[in-house]
Amino acid sequence: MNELEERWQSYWEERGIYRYDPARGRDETFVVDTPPPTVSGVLHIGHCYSFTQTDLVVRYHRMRGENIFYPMGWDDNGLATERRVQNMFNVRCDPSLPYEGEDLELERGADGQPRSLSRRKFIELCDAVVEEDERAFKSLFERLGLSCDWTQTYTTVGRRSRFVSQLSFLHLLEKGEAELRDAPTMWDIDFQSAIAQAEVEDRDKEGSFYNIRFGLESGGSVVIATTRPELIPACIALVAHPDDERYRSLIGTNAITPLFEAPVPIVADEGAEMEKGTGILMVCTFGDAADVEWWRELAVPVREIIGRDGRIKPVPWGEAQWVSNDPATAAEHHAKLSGLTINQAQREIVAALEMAGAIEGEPEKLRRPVKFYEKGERPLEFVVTRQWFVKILDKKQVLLEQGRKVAWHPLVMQKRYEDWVEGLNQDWCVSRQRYFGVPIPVWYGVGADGAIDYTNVIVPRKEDLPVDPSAETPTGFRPEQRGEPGGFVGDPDVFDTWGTSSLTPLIVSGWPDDEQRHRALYPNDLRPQAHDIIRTWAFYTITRAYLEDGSVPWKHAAISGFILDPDRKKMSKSKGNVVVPTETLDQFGSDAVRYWAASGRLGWDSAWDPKVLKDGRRLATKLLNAARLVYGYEGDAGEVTYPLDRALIGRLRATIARVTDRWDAWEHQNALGITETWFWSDLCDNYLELSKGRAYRSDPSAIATLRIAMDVVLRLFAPIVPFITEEIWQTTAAKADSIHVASWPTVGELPAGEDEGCFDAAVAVLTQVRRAKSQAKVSMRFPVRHLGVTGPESKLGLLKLVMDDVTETGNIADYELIADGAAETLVADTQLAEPEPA
RNA sequence: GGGGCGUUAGCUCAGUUGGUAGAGCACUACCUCGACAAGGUAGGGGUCAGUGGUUCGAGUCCACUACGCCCCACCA
Repeated sequence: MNELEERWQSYWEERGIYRYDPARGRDETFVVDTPPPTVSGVLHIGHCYSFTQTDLVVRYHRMRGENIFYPMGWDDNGLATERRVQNMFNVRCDPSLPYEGEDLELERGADGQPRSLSRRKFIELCDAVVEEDERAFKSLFERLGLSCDWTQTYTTVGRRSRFVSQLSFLHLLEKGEAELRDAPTMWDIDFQSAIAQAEVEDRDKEGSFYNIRFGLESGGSVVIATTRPELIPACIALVAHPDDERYRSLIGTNAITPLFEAPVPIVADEGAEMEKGTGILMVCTFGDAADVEWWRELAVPVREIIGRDGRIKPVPWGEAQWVSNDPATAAEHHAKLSGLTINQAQREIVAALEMAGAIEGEPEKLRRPVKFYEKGERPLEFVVTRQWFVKILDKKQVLLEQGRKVAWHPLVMQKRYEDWVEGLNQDWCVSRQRYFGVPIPVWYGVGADGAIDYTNVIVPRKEDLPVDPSAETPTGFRPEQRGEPGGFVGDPDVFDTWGTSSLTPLIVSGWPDDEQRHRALYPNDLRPQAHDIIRTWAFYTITRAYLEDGSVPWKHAAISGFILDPDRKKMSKSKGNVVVPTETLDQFGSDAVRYWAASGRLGWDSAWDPKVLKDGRRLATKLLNAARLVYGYEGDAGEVTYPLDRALIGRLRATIARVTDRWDAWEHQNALGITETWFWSDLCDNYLELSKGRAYRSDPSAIATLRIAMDVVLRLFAPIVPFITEEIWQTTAAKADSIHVASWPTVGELPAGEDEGCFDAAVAVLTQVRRAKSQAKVSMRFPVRHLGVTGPESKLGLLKLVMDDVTETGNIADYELIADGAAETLVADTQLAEPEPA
């Protein structure tokens, strides 16, 4: 961090420039639901991009006089932290172990077998790592000049978040919106946790399409096509389309699975596509979501063979639902599969099927999309587990309506939200089989027989929240009753990380106890976030707000884009194309990085291009130099009377109006563009040059105009380049207070003045004089002996008003204005002084 | 398969309600002049993806096509 940045950063912090003022009313307060970054330790240039875009808006609103509530949160809750701790210390969590005590010190980078730790110790490590990461993030964000109120910082695993998360869940439970279900759920076999629809992504995977012959009870056989032959023991039915002539006669009869000799019904369903495969398919428990649907419709017992670890489970063929015409053979085949991974089992069963002659022809290779947990490495499986669900499927319509009450910027992002809501096909599974997170705050009764009674959900008293049911005892029980008949057990799971972060507006608002603060902060004004988490963070936040009290959580949602590498590929650590922000900040400075972020359109992905950073640095330098000139002139400001000065004020008026309009339209990139063009072209290239003569002579009109223009342009740039504008404002311009609490420029604060055309006339002539000098390869100060300007009477009249400035700037000795009724533009004939260069 | 977005100068992109194509970078030439060489001045460079339509007039509105990207669905 350079000296200037450091100096102003600590100045802002010491003066509390960005502090929220709880005494001011809701109507003048602008509340930001800041995205809590995942504190995974990887700082990304994309963080700089999106957080700066939010800060631009915040700074604009602050200068408009609003009371800003702009907190920072750290998303330390969840898998990313667990993974980091596991890798950093080479440890694993084993919740069955007792706490090792505070004294146990662990080394980083330990080798060998991972060491198992108690849940409490593991969480202590998570806390420590997270604290370190949060310091790194805070230092980056301060350096970027984010105008957060750091006294309002929260974490998603902190006590306050756990309280809000658990309380809100208890409300859902009371309303019947949360349910415990023992049902097939998407399951990641590596993380060994349930996964929600929003965390699933498709990836193309190579596979083989096998044609497998099933026997028929009525005699003969039928061939089905499948990519998952290992699920044959889990087959519960075959399905064909009711109109399919080939199979119509088989409907209602039983098929016999190969190897396992299990009778399965052949049923008709319009969901079966005649053209696909052989037109008849097997339903297993469970190959995919369609299997789950069919299994529900058929209402037959589950034959589940895949365990939570993704290996084939042993099952009792011949007993209960494991019906087989030849249980001994089935058990024999199953024994060979037991304990194998899915891939191993597939190879094994294909070999067995080939031996049995049940495979028709060669397997066909194909690529097809397979569902993965977005952070996972192996395909998801559907496994029957007991999970907590929040009912959302029955609320699609109202959630669409709630989404329409939010103003999305850019508007197309509303469509993204609606597409997601319309496509929902599962309720929200909120329980996760993880450790570092907010515990699900319930216990279950244990029956007299020692079995857990999941219908007997024991909830904590609200005044006891937050609770950890695996360590605390519910009211009315004694600790030694844990796990005993007639006693209780704690729910071992934690909430989906979104289950907590969907409540960020309530976490910061003091809900529900601090009613005054809550009313002052909720609903929020702005939710800034990236487009990839519309289906999670935005969706779940809208959902939770609706379920809690029917509210809409924010007025506006500003959706930022991603930073892609120069080849337009997503940056990722594994590809090694991540740009480290601290290096960029060192090289170009904070203002340049912010300039770059401001030049990107809201919602649009942008390729990483360091050239724009150079532009930003150039702007900062130019501002400083222009300010030195303007504030360096001696003399007092007077009335703005000179025509060129009045014209500049007129042009500034128009600029303020246009720039303000663009900020209000959430188009910071256009606000920047208009400001920049005006500053660079009107002010620096033309006015600063044209006004020099008068300004050096301390002409009161010129001095006034220059200072007014500079005061305005600095404030117009202040949200984008806060460091250099503050430096100039307080040092060069010697203003008393921070520019960031100065008022946003308005047309009304300017003196009278309008641009009737003399500015353009002066620039038109000056440009032609410059061109003549450039073509003659002489310096811009080279004297002009005589200038003849031909043009229409009206334009000559305007030009005449400012001709003193033009002759002085162009170093023109003598001039003549020649009226030509036929002409439309001003044409200058520049005669350079002797000796003319060769 | 459904939906969304994009295609403008070598590169990155502006082009608000339809009215003579813009900026920065890069390139060329010149200029150290009393803010600025992390600079200044001037200049070259585009049949606005294609086709058709509406209009006096289309980069801008409409339809279709091509290519690229994104989301969702399918996923036997």
